[in-house]
Amino acid sequence: MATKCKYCPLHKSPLFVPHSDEDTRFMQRFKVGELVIDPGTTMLMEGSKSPQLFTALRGMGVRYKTLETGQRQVINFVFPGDFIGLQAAVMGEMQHSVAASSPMTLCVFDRAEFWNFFRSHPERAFDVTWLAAMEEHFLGEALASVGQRSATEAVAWSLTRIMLRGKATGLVQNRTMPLPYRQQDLADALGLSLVHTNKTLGKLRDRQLANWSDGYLYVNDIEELAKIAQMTVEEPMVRPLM
Amino acid sequence: MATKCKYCPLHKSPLFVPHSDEDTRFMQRFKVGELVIDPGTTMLMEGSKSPQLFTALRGMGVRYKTLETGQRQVINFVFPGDFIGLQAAVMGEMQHSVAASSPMTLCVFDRAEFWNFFRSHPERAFDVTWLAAMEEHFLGEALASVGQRSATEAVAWSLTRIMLRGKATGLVQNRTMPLPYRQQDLADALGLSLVHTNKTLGKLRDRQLANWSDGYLYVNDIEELAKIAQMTVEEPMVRPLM
DNA sequence: CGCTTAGTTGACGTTAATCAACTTGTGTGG
DNA sequence: CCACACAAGTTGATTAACGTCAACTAAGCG
Repeated sequence: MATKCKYCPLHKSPLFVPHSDEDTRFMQRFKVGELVIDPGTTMLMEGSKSPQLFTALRGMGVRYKTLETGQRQVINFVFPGDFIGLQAAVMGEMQHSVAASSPMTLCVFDRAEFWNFFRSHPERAFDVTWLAAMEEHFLGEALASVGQRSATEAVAWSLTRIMLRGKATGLVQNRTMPLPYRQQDLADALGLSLVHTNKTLGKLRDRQLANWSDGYLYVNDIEELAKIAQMTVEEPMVRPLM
Repeated sequence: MATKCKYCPLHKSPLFVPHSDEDTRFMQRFKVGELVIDPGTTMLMEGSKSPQLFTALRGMGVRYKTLETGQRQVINFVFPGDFIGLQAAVMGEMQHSVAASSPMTLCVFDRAEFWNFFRSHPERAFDVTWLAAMEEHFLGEALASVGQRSATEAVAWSLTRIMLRGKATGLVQNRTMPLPYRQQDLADALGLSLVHTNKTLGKLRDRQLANWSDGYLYVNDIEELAKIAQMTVEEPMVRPLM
């Protein structure tokens, strides 16, 4: 039984701009169903012209590109509240794939409605653009990480970002949050080898800065970790929810 | 004397979606002036809440972020037709800086009008979102380059992209186009040291694949260069012009 | 019980960073 | 018009970071 937008669990999170009743009704009309998928399932393929858009309701995933050589670049990590499939909606075709890393629940929207959506609700259209600009911002940060930071800095940067997002999404309890990725995913996100990523994680663990094991990430002092990462800790910006 | 949109030189390029007369009139109304700047001038600063949006009319520039350590990450290269300042317009604040690398002419738009723009012309609002999605796509590619490609591949990738964009913009004559950047800019874009970038460019030159010197890039066989870069050559997608 | 996936560790090799010196071209002020 | 400073590009020598290879452990699953 699909969750009604009215009872959407994400609305409770302070990370998202609150919906008016009218907003909620509108999104409800736009929503065509719910998709529940297992870890490892690909929900959108690079090159596909998916007729569907999603919002991640529960669970986590990865966006990634595959190069001709078979190498994989993880573009970013998908968290609850993320909007998925915008590229297919505006550009006609996905430029990356999206797969689940944990069990996921996704709200499904109909792409065919997207244009109506855009015309009839300019403030929501604006929100979509906001999300695209935010994504662009985030990718710029990631690029700076991969390009300019050392392995230790990059890993610390990643874990800090994840922890901040986790906090904002309400996933953190006792400085611990679920993190259902493989080390290979992080390695592919940072352009590092699996082995080097493993050793770097080990060092952070030894230094008591961050412990990611058995699917959980524990960070004792995020300020300390951020210092290693050469970054400043900022609360994630409040964002629109689709 | 500011160029009238009606006589915009970019309209001739097949890279851009043609404007209807109505589009042209509308953009003309939105345009508040023209900015001419020298190389080295910064037109938008990271963190600024610029009241202005731009479209690059002539000349080239760079978008970049500066890390706490002073390191610089070049996000991408700005070409004629690029829309500049979207982040400030939707998110309130620029997340990167933009500077001119050659003399540049920019169309200036008023940010205060942006919201009206969005409400009254949904198809143009859609175009803006399209551009943001395109930018996201491009940044994903760049991330994959920096993360997964070797120095030689990454440099070859960059030069290939630039050449393709140059062709589409009509900047190429005799397999040669102006490229007013410093090697340091390319190094900062690819996360490589200046010295290594220089040596890599030297190797490509020795192998007769690409010769970038004295502000001009010459590529004899772009397919060959693309092969080194482990990429497939595609014509750049036709894009909206703001 | 054997197979597979994820994580871990040590030894070794290679790429790319760093350091340093030098060239070339350009603009500036005496 | 020369001397000088300054920016950009080039090159060789050395070093450090990271990748690759390989072997092994532990957990889950049919």
